Amino acid sequence: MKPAVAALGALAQDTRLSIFRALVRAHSSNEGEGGLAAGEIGETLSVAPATLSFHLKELAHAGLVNSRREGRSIVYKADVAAMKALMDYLLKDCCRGTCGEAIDATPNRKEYA
Amino acid sequence: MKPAVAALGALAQDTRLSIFRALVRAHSSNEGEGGLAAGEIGETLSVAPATLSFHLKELAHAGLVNSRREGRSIVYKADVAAMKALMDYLLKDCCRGTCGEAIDATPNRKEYA
DNA sequence: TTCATATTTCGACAAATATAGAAATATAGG
DNA sequence: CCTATATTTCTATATTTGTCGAAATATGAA
Repeated sequence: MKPAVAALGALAQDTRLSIFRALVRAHSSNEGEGGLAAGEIGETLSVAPATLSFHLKELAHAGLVNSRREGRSIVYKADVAAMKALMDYLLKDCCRGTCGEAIDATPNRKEYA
Repeated sequence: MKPAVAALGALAQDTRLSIFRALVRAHSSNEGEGGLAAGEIGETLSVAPATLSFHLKELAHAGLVNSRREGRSIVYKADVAAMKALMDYLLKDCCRGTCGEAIDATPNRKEYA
C-alpha cells in the first residue's frame, strides 16, 4: 500500500483523528520533549486502554506518531514532518495545486468543523 | 461521523485515491465541463463496473465528487472546493499551522510518492 | 522481592469494507 | 419497438477494522 493511503487511513477514524490532534497540540519541536503519555490521552478522550493501544499502533505504523518511554509511561508524539509530507502530496497531486493558495478568499467555500 | 473523517476515509483506499487523482487531472473550473465518464475511469484503472460504482458512490457520499449524466454515460467530476475544505481543516487543526509554509525549504523532509 | 502503576498483547466478536457476477435500469439509435 | 451500450443495484463472500475483557510485560517504589 502507498504510504499516503496508509497515512490517510490512519487519520480516517474519529478516535485516531482526535488522538492525533491532541498530540499536535502537545507538540514540541525539541527532541525528547512534548507529546502525551498514553494514559493522558486515554483519560482525556475516554478510550479503553486496549482500544487506545490499537489506535496508537495504527498511527505509529502509518508513521504519523512516534514514542519514547519515560519512566512507567510511554509518551507519544506527533511526527509533524510526516504530516507535512502528506499535505505536500495532497497539495501536489490531489488538489490541482490550488488548495494552498488563497483558501480564505475563495467564495462559497465549504468548511469542515 | 465528522465530514473530515468521511473525506479522509474516502481517499484512504488505493483505488479511490487513484480515481480521485484522475478526476482532478481531468478537472475543469467550468460548470458542466471536465471530469471523466465512469467507463473511462474503469478502463483506465482496470476496475470492474460494480466495484467502480461502489467506490464512486463512496467518494460522492463523502462529497468529494459529483456527477452528471451525459447521454448514456455518467460523468464524474472532482469537487475541488470540498478538497480545499479538507486541506484547510488539516492545515489549521492537524499540522500546527506549519504545513502550508515553506514545505520545499524544510530540511530532511519526508516525501510520499 | 513484592506491590502498584502503565501499557501492550491476546482472544473473541460484531460491524464495516472491498470485490465481483448477475440482474435491473436508463439512454440512444435504427 | 428492439437492440446495444453504460451504469447501477442486488446478492454473496472474504477480508479488514474496531472494541474490550483478561492476561502478560515493563517499570519504579517500598
